[in-house]
Amino acid sequence: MKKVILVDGNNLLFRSYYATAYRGPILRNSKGFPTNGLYGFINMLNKIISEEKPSYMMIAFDKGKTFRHEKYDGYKDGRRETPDELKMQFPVAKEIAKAMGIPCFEIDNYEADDIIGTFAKEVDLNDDFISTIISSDKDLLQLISSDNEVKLLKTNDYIRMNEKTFFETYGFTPEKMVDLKGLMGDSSDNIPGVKGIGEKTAIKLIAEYGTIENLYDHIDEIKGKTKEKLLDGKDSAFFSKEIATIYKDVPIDKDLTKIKYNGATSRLVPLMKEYEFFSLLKKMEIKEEKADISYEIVESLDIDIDSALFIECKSNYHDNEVIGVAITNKNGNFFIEKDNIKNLVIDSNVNLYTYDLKKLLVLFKYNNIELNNKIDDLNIEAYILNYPLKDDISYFMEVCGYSILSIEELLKKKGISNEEIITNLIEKSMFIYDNRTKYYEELIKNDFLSLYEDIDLPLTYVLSDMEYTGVNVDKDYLLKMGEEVLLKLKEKEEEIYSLSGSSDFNINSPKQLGKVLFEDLGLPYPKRVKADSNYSTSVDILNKLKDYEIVNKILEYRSLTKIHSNYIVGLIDFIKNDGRIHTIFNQTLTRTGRLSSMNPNLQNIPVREEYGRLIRKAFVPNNDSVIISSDYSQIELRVFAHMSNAENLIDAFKSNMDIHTKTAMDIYHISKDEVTSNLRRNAKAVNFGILYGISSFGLSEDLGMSMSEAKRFIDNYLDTYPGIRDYMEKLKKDAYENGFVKTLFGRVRVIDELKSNNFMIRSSGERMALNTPIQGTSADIIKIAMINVYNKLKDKNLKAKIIIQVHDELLIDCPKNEMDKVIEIVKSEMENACKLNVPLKVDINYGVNWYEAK
DNA sequence: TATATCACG
DNA sequence: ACGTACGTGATATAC
Repeated sequence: MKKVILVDGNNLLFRSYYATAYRGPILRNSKGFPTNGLYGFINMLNKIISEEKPSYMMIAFDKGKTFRHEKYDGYKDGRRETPDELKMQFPVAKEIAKAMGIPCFEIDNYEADDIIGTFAKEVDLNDDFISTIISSDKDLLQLISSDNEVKLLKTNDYIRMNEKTFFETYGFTPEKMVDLKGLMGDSSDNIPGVKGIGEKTAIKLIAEYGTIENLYDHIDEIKGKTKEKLLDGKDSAFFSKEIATIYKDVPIDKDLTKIKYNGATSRLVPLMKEYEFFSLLKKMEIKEEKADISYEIVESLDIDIDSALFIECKSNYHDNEVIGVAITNKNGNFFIEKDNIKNLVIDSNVNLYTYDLKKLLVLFKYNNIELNNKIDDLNIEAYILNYPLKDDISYFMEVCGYSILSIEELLKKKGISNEEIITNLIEKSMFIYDNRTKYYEELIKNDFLSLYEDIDLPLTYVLSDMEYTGVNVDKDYLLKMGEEVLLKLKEKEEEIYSLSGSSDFNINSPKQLGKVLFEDLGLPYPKRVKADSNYSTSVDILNKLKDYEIVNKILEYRSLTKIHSNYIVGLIDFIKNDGRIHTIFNQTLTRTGRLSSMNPNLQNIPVREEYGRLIRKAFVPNNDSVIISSDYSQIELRVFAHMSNAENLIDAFKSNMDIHTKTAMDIYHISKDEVTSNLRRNAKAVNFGILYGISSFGLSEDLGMSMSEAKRFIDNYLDTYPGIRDYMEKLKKDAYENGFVKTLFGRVRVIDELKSNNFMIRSSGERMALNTPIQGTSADIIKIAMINVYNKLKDKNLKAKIIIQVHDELLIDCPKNEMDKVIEIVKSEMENACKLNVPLKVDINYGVNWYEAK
């Protein structure tokens, strides 16, 4: 028996297009050609091929108006006009399908349905063949027979419908689908059906009478309203049945033996490249003839000309499992293995180029190699230039039109040879060498040079030192606290099970917990219930139900599990043999210019809740040293005051009072003594709101007031600080015009969301536009401060080390005998990192651990 | 692999 | 009228 796959090409492309189009800006290649539909389309075809392993296959497309509908001009009036951006993708979809080796069919005046119907009929007539029809359109279910099944696509999976499963679902045979449609109609296809007859009644009638013809022959057996409706809609019923019926005699060459699937043709590679589906191409394993890459494995190397260096290691680079270093220069390609990298002799006058300099520097430190060259980092250049970046160099190379595996993917493949690994590294160093000045020139052209040379590049050296140094952690303390947490956890667990009256559910499962709370125990859900969605059991929901004992216990349980899994077990796992934790700061990830920290994340160690805060006692200094914590006071609001140039707000800061108290005094026109904690809280909330791109809804949620109250409150704030309103309007206007926003130091964030047709997405874009200059400028400032602190400590030969950065705070591991000098340096360098219209203020504390440095 | 939750600024 | 605060990372469970 031969199996043939019949694909509804129109359906595939349509659903791929709309799956992403409503979210916002659609995917395009670098020439601006829309490719969002094509992406899903190709993905689906790949999936079909890998799941069905077809030897016969075809794909059908619509062409023009369908013959069977020609009597009915209103057909499809109910549908939206196909957007141009989707229309453009059809010819390409056909071209790609053909290049994938799948025969394509389209015939003037027929729809894809009809072509598939014609082939399905041929399958029925031919004893050697069976078929699987692929579409998400239920219309095609009428083609199900003993030889034809339908794979009905759902959002994330599919249902296979054959004669048996169809009957189980509908209670009648598949060819009666058209009778059903004749009665109930189909709004999406503009099939009218019989007015007043819905799905339920229609299914019942068809199950009983079989066809529309038979139904009207026995119309007298039917009583009441239904009979009236049927008689009124008789013409429409027959007409609807006719237009719902798929035509099965399209004049095409329907010889099944001719639609053999032979696999992808060589035409596919250039096509996929043209539309920039690099990741798909990689998955498709098309044998791509690569030019032979020659390189020399060397045991030592003198580098005395400009070169690209690319180092690679397995897993987390703090494990120092170096694979080797690939080097490319005008003499050729060289590879030096792990044990020999100490034999690299690098002339300090030559320019070096790499991708991810921080990794190179850290790994060289672990191997006792010091570099004093001018080194350019294509990763940082690309980040500043707003290229899309992910993971590592391989993604960026794909963006630039190369097809290459990441080291992770490469090592995952089994039976990979050493030679393949080396070739992979060499390809990367060749890429870096070939493009060594390209992005630097782009930096110059776009006015980013100072950002690169004065901030981000020097910062990489600071970060590499912080990571390499690591932070000393008291493992025994964590272990002891872990035991205590487990005991408390056990207690809470028992209390919760006892209060809930059952113990066969998992408290960590939001789904199970939601059911127990809001169904079994019948707690009132304090929010309108969204249909088809689970109950949320998040803190803001649970906080509204604090009258219930069990809810409090759950909140305590939650915070304890978090502490245990994230901060006890999680942190212990990252303590290396030197007793220290070496995080990785990602410098090229956030959209605003902030750093992020991972493996582990040291920027979200608990502080707000007292018990969680005890985790900070585990972060301890070296012997005879202290932890110094130095944090900017209200840096974002100060930056905002500067950028908006709102005089009253600037004065508020110059008054050197607590800013939220001062704000309360200003907006309520009251004296300091009259500011209650509640009024201060309100002022604080609106201050924060401003930073986030305020909305009356957000503020009302935060302060538990109505939206209109919140709106009045915001207006009042904006009247109190004149200049802010204009600043924000101007900022938004410029953002819409330019498509991006800038920080004070020229860092750019492109905001595509502003181009969205979707209100929600566009509003979100506006908030990003308002927030990014503030968050980004603050991030730039602390980066400058870090560089200056680092250099000053080095110049003065001090042993103190910056070890952690938490957005507005620096942690320093400082020998006790250096404390006075270090505090003076840190405070002064942070406060003078740049000159604003408001003073920058820094608070400094120290102690025997991070907890005490408060 | 995606979602819900929660830790931080 | 839409349904919302900005920026991250890690974990456990559900899919």
